[in-house]
Amino acid sequence: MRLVIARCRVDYVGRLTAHLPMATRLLLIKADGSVSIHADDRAYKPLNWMSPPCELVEGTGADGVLWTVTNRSGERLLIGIDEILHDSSHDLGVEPGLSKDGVEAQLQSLLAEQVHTLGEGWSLIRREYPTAIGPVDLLCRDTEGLTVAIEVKRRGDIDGVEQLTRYLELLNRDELLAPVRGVFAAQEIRPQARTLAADRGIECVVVDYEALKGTDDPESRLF
Amino acid sequence: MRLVIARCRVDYVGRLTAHLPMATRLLLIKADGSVSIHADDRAYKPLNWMSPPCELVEGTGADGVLWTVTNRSGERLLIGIDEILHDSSHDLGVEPGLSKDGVEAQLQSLLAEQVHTLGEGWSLIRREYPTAIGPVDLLCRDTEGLTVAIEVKRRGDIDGVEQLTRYLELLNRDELLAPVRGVFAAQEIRPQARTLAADRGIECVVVDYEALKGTDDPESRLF
DNA sequence: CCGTAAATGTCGTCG
DNA sequence: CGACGACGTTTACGG
Repeated sequence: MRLVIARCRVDYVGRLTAHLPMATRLLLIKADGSVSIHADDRAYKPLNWMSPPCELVEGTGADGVLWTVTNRSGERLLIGIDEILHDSSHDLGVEPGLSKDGVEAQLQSLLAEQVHTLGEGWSLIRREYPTAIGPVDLLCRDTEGLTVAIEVKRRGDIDGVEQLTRYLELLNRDELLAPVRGVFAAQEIRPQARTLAADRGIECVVVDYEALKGTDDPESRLF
Repeated sequence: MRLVIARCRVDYVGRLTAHLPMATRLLLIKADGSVSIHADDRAYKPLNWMSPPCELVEGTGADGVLWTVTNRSGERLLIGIDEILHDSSHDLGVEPGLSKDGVEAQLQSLLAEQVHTLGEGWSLIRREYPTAIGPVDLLCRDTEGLTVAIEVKRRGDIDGVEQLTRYLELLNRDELLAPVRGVFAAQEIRPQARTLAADRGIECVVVDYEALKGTDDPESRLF
């Protein structure tokens, strides 16, 4: 990883064109080949960047030092350097990697194992049930043999209700499945999503991730 | 802006929980208060971060140096530091700011000027036709005097079809306009969006940005 | 490699 | 402050 603090101006020509006038910025060059140009704000997002795979060529033009970064799509990042104030390289070694907990995939997995928390006596038909417009998170059968489509979200927003609505529309055309009703399951459901769901006849269920995880815990299973 | 290269381990507790075992990484502390932890890959995205507004407290715990970053939502980023390999601060001064030249606004403008590329003999009623739920990109009249609502996107995704569907629902309630049909125009239309559009009776048109621009080009207008 | 959905999305703008 | 849409979205995952 190379860290450069430099007075520079930048032009990006690619999916859009963008320009940065001369100023002092951080140029971050990573081992994966990516280049990003940071100001002292905007959280972690750079002003400009080039994602890997790409190539950085340090050249000298009429106006002085010019770095040219290109990728295979022909996008270009041109960095004209006026003055370098700092330049250091560092070997970071191997990154062991990030472990995450609490994402939608886990929630879906836990609910698949414990569909009874959504409805008494329900059984799982399958996870990621395929349709023409994408997979339904969970497809279940209730005690009366009726089909239930379940959309799982970490945070239940209006988009999720729309998504489930589309699935229901399609599934209800399948004579073998119809009538199919919908359940919107999330750790938190926004009021607007709840309203829309009610309007569409979709049931909302707030799920307790910690409780599901607790029940799923191997320790607990012993009892 | 402060740049620290350090052997560290990190825990994030917030919208999810995440953990990074001990390794060497870049800690980037910006003047806006943000903290981000970068490995030597993943383009510009950090492994972990805290967006401003937040507060960084450098403390010493039982296990050595511990940096605690918190925000107002109670999210926490805990950075345990084993060894600092580099630590430098830099005054970047004022950032003049980025200027962008967008594509999708121009696409709409070009199509407004050249609605005939969407349908033979069509005429523009108006751009940004207002409705209760937002403006329709383009409203046109075809050769038979029927109304056409057009949604313009750079990339045609399923969301755009949903958006147009909502407009059509509203516009068709207006007796003076109804019946209104829909056209989904984009440089690229995703298969899923295409399927949904077909299902909704919405026509898809792939537009050639370069060709439109070429036709619009002042040089070309001379002839 | 393409297509799709998730994301600690982030970042504007507009009520 | 919250919603709504755009983003050079990026990123991970599955066929």
